[in-house]
Amino acid sequence: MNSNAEKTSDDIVAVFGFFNEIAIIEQLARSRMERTMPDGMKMPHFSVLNHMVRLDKKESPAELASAFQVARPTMTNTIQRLEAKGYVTVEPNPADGRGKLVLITDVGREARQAAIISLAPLLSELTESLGIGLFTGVKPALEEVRKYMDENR
Amino acid sequence: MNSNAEKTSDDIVAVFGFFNEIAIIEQLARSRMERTMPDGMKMPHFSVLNHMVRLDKKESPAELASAFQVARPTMTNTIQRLEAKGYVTVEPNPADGRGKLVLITDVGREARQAAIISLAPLLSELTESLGIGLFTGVKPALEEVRKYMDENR
DNA sequence: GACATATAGTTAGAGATCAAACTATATAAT
DNA sequence: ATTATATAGTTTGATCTCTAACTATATGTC
Repeated sequence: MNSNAEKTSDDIVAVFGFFNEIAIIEQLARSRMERTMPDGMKMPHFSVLNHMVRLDKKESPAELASAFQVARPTMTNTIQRLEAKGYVTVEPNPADGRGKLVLITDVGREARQAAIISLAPLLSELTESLGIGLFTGVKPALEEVRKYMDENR
Repeated sequence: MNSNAEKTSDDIVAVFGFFNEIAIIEQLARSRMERTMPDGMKMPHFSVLNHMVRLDKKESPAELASAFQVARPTMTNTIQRLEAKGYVTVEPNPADGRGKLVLITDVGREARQAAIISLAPLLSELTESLGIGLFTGVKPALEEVRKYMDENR
């Protein structure tokens, strides 16, 4: 009679379980990686350095905040800490008196490279123990969920 | 010649991409759910209430910290906030002078139920838009990764 | 051109999280 | 029994994160 209601309820439990699993993995992975990387490098810092190396251009704090889906003050904090370590430089945007432009330094590139090297053993161990297929296999599904949630925020 | 080295490097990139996707989904899901739940309920609070309803017994702060893989002071903080809202009671452990026991209250059960009800539309929408198979399909792989990282912490 | 609105970035205040250090009690070793 | 070690929980101090409020500059409207 209420099989539809039961089905919906089961689905909700399943989806919630999915997000729960996601949250636990995120916590374990981040904590492990942050313990591994040298010089107290944190994931947000590493992510931003990584992003700037890949794009290799000056970006505004607003663009960076948008790229990482974090609030503006969060990115202000991240940039200030990166700047304090000499990993980035911040200069005024000549085309917009309100804006700034952030640029990675050579020291920042070195710190990023050192972090990557430090993470390699950990990540290699994971693929060797669990098989790379486990990770590549779920990637499309994760991307689909991420894209949907990103668009329907 | 160095195809092994290249393969390893590719694997590392793939695994890192996997964790990156995980981190973004976690952030989007948590932020969305916390905006949805009433009375400023946060995920850690909801998770603990949920856990206590399912197990339905008194547990020590240490057991709860271990169950959620968080540091002890983190659980101290969570319990104190739940207690301040009247969602749990904390009493000394009669069998161990150092210990305490945490128990959910009726008010806590109601708050948990209200949170579940508030989340239902969001989670239903996800299954209807993306299909339940997307979530159930990746669950085993996620569990395997989680278990491995949990055991090799 | 003057005024209203929007945007860039920061500051202030809050909560979650962690590691390290601390107190109190329990257990083990001798 | 005394002493050493281990465990339960909290406090302290730090970082990351957010929302709300603020300053400064840009843009759009009249």
